[in-house]
Amino acid sequence: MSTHMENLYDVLVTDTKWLDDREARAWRAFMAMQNQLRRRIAFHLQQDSGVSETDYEILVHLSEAENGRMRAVELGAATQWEKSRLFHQISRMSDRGLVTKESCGNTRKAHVALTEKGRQMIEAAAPCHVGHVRTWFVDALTPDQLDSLADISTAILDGLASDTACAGLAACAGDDPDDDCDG
Amino acid sequence: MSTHMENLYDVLVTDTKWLDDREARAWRAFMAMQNQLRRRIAFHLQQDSGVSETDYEILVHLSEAENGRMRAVELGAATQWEKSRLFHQISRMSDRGLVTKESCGNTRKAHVALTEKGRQMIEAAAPCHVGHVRTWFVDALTPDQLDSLADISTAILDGLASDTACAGLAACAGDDPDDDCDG
DNA sequence: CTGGTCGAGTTGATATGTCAACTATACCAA
DNA sequence: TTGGTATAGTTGACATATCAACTCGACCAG
Repeated sequence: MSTHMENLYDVLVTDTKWLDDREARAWRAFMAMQNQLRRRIAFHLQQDSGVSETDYEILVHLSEAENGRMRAVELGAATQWEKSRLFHQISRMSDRGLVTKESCGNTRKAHVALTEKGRQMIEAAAPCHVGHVRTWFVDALTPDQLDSLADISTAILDGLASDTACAGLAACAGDDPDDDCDG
Repeated sequence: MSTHMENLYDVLVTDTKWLDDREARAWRAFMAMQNQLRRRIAFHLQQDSGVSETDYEILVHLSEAENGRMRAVELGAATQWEKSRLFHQISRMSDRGLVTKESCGNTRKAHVALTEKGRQMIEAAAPCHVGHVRTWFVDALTPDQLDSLADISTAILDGLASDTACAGLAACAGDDPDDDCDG
């Protein structure tokens, strides 16, 4: 085995740039915080208003849309979910009477609309959810930290967006509102 | 309806302290970042080394333990998972030959141990995972931002921990190492 | 020793998420 | 028009997460 081969071996197998203490501390704390914060907020949202985190996300987008109504593909773009996850979620919510699925004449466009019950659910859940976010997120941080976290988040998002090598990581795209069906 | 009643009504129904622009910006950016970062890293980890995010978490803890072996309850404490999630995950990994479940004589203690295959998996996956964390997390931030995020994370974690009103939000506790079975 | 409680471990039912395949429309180009 | 491609929508199989109930050893009080 030549010196050349040993160098190649080093490069391929042992030359990983591991995280130093500062980096590892940030990463581990961040991951732990993320997990626990999500779980806490989701748990209490469910307890207090009977709405899951995923229900809530759908309901929020619909309630902010005109007439509480959106095309499926727009919902997909807003949530960044895979289309089949969205489909199953909408089906379940439809079964529970929170939304309705409306297809549009002979075109293929699928619309999703809030029902009266769905609107009542989101209007009851929203103050509750905002309260939790305030308690465990906003109030835990100084105003400076809050701004700093927003900047950090957008920096990471920019990095993710600028990376093109991600075929296979699908989420609904959602251009083309192009909404001709009634109103 | 008296003025008194109207005030009460206001307090109960309309007096939610909604998020202002700064707060909403931070919260939304944070949530979006969280979702996308996790998804990206998990996706590429799976692609490059055939290990899911959850597999990885179990394997890391085991590989850092003495002899690649831990009590189930310790693993639960380390991961902060519910015990039945942990059980199912371990069962699946055991089916795939990554770990073994070892019960301890006639005592009730359950141990989980890395197999040779499991160790190979984690040793192949770790450099890959660290690379992704570096690319999309560490390198996207300045050193100051990294420290700031660590502080922010611990501040939020402290707030969560100091809140006692969370019966029902179960995760494995894990005191009492008390480990007498072989070694 | 006896009984009682506690918590680790296990189990299966159910809810949710992911994946690949498929259908049908929209759209473009020849 | 025709054909081809892209994408929205749908479906079912499978993987994973959550929940409630159960088993059984550990431990303590009497």
